[in-house]
Parts: sequence; C-alpha cells; structure tokens
Amino acid sequence: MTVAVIGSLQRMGRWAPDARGRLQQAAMELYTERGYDRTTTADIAERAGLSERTYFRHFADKREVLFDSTGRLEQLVVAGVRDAPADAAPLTAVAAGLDDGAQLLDSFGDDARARAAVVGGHPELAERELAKLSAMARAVGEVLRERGVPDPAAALTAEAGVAVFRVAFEQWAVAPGRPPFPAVLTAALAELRTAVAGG
Amino acid sequence: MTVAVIGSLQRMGRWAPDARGRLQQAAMELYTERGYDRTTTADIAERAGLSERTYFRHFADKREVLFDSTGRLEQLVVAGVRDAPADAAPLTAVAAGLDDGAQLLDSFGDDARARAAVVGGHPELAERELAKLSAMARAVGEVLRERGVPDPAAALTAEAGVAVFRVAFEQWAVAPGRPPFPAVLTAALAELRTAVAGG
DNA sequence: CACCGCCATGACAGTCGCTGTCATCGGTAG
DNA sequence: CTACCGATGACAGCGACTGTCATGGCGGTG
Repeated sequence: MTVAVIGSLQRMGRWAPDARGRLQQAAMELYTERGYDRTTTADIAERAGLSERTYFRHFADKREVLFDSTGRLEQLVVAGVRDAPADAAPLTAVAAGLDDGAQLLDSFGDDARARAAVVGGHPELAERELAKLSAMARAVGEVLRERGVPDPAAALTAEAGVAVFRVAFEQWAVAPGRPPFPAVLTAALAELRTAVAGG
Repeated sequence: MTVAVIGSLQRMGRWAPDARGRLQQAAMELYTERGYDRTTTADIAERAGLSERTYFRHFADKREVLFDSTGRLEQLVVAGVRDAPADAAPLTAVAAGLDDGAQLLDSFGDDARARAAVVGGHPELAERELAKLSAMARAVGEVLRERGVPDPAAALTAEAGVAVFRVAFEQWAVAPGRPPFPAVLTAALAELRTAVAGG
C-alpha cells in the first residue's frame, strides 16, 4: 500500500515528494516491526522506494533518521530560554525554555512515546539520544552566557535543567494514563530544588 | 622498540603478557598520532602485536578500548555513595562518592587529561563517554534507592550529581596549572547549590 | 520551441567495523 | 604421557558508510 501511495504521487513530478519523511516513516516501522539490529539501511531505503545511497544523502548514519524531532526540540528550547524575561533567574529561564519543549513533545503524544520505546530499546540509539540532549545542554548554556550568566554557573544550570528534562521524559514515557508532560516536568524540577536544598 | 619489548617478554610464555594493556596503549598512541578516524582497528592490533580478531575479543568495538578506566570510576563512585553515613542527605552521599572518583582521576594526572583531549576531539568517542557517565548516574540512582531515597528524587539527585561531575571534569581537563580535581568538583557542587537556590 | 544547466537520484565499487567458525599449540591437570 | 583448556590466528562474510560517475525531468534562457 505504501507503494500505491508512492505510485500515485509520482505523477506530480519526477520523484515522489518528501523522500526524507518517507525514510523516517519506513525506519520507524521497521525498527518497531523487526527491531533495530535486524533492519538494514537497505531495508529502510527499499520500503521508502529509494536506494540505499539516497538514504545516506538524507541522514548521516543509521541512527540519525530517528532524531529530526530532537533538532526542532533544541531550537524551541533555546528560543524559550532566550525569550525569558531578562530579570528571570537562570534556572527559571531554563525552566521556561524546557516547558516549551515539553509542550512540543506532549503534542506528539503517543508518537513520542513509541519513539522513546524504540530508542530506549537499543543501546546505540540511547547513546545518540544522550548526545542530542548533551548538545541541547551546551546550546542552553551558551544562551545563558549571552544572558550574562558567568561560567561555571551557566553550564551547571543548563546541565541540571536538561537532566531534569531527561528524567521527567523517561518517567512520562512509561507513565500510565498519559499525564501532560509539562506537569511532570514541573514536578520534577520542584523535586530537584528540594533535593539540592535538603542535601 | 615496542616490538623488542614484546620479543623479550614472549619468552615468559606462549604469548606476551597483558595483551589488553598493549591494545589500550597502542590505541591511545595511534589516536593521538593520526587521529581516531585515520586509525583502523587493524592498525591498533598490529602495533600491539596481535591480530585484529583478538582486538575484538578484548573490546566490544573501536571505542571501548579507551573506556576501561570509566568502569573502575563507576565502581569507586558507587562504593563511595553506598558507604556514606546512613544519615547523610542524598546529595551529600552522592558528593562523597563523586569525591572518591575525583581523587582517582586526579591520580591519573596528565594521562587523564590526554585521554580527555582525545575523547573530546571525536564525536563518536564523546558520545560513548556520555553513555558511560549516564550508566554511572543510573548506578548511583540505584544505590540511592537502596539507601531508601524514593523516586524520582533518587534519579534526579544522581543525574544532577553526575552532571556536576561532568562539568567539573571538562573544566579541569583544560584548566592551566593542573588544579586538584576534588577541589574543582567541590566548587562546582557549591555553584550548583547556589544556582538552584537562587533560581 | 530548442537548448542548457541544475540537482535529486541511481548504480557500482571499495573500505572498514565487526562476527562466526575452525585450527593451532603452549600450559596445566590428572 | 595424555588429554583437555584457553588465548590466539586465519579466513570468510555481512552490513554501514563513502567516493564517483551517470541519468533524466525540470526550470530558465535565447
């Protein structure tokens, strides 16, 4: 059926549109159906109606195909921190940015949770996710520096904030009843404040 | 000259001793001399006087050869957290464990800094380091749970503590005059407390 | 209308990371 | 002495990833 869709769309031009999106969808399907390590990049390309070579023109490696959303997440969070009130305390500004990110992930709903299950199920993918979140922390730290926060406070606040985000996300991804992610995040941040103050 | 050493030692048995250590040393040398991506696993094995196949019997992939020390670090930190006074607050217990780890890294001195430079210079290696530290955070969180700390406080305290460790390490790795790492770590932890309290 | 250059894609060959499998042979236990 | 053990080598093979060249609709230009 995927083939049929591609066939009908092909009339619109030389190539079926949205090759990148088709690759992402094919990858999610295959990683879910067979598992990450029993899926080859050639499999993904074939299901998307493309050659393996073209896969690598769109994504740097076998893992990147799952991490487009992470890039948008980082942009959103960074913008949120930058746009926080100038007089907001560093951690408060970070919390504002992360809250924007939490709303985005929440809007993805079950898709975000399905993706989290796949990523969490394979070490290579989990590793890449950590790298993406680390990049987000660096970016947030840089924005804090632009806001006048000196080091190492900027780096520490950014890393702590992203750590809270990660813990809250892992909690939310497996929580029953799909609670709103922003609420989970806010609660986690409050927990951190208590833990650091009390310890 | 490496060959000469191996030759003389070979008389002590069928194989030169400490194949694993030779592989680690060869890898550090080559990654430093030529860079990570211009070194093949066959190169490493050859310099260590072994076959490529044997390399993969000692290390799971091309990256792991640099991360033996991280395993020992985790064991030490976990033990330190476990052995902290039972009435110590969670973050205080974590700080005690991390301080043990800081002393270990400090004792490695310039070797630790050289290794950090190599790891920091290559995305694949940096990614693996993040994964190792994440594993350490999980292990620390587990110990906190054993100490009676409930979730999500356990996970959050562990992640925040390891985040402080990471920031302090990056700072220390490039700091002039080689300050003692435990002191850098303690200062970073104090900074975090201030940042969280103030924000 | 005829031409042309653009560019996403396909095709193909090659390198390297990593694995499965079998053979080798000193050391060690019995 | 023999029989086994265990670290290693040798070799074949798969899959991730790259460099390079060819293809052919599409849009603009004369």
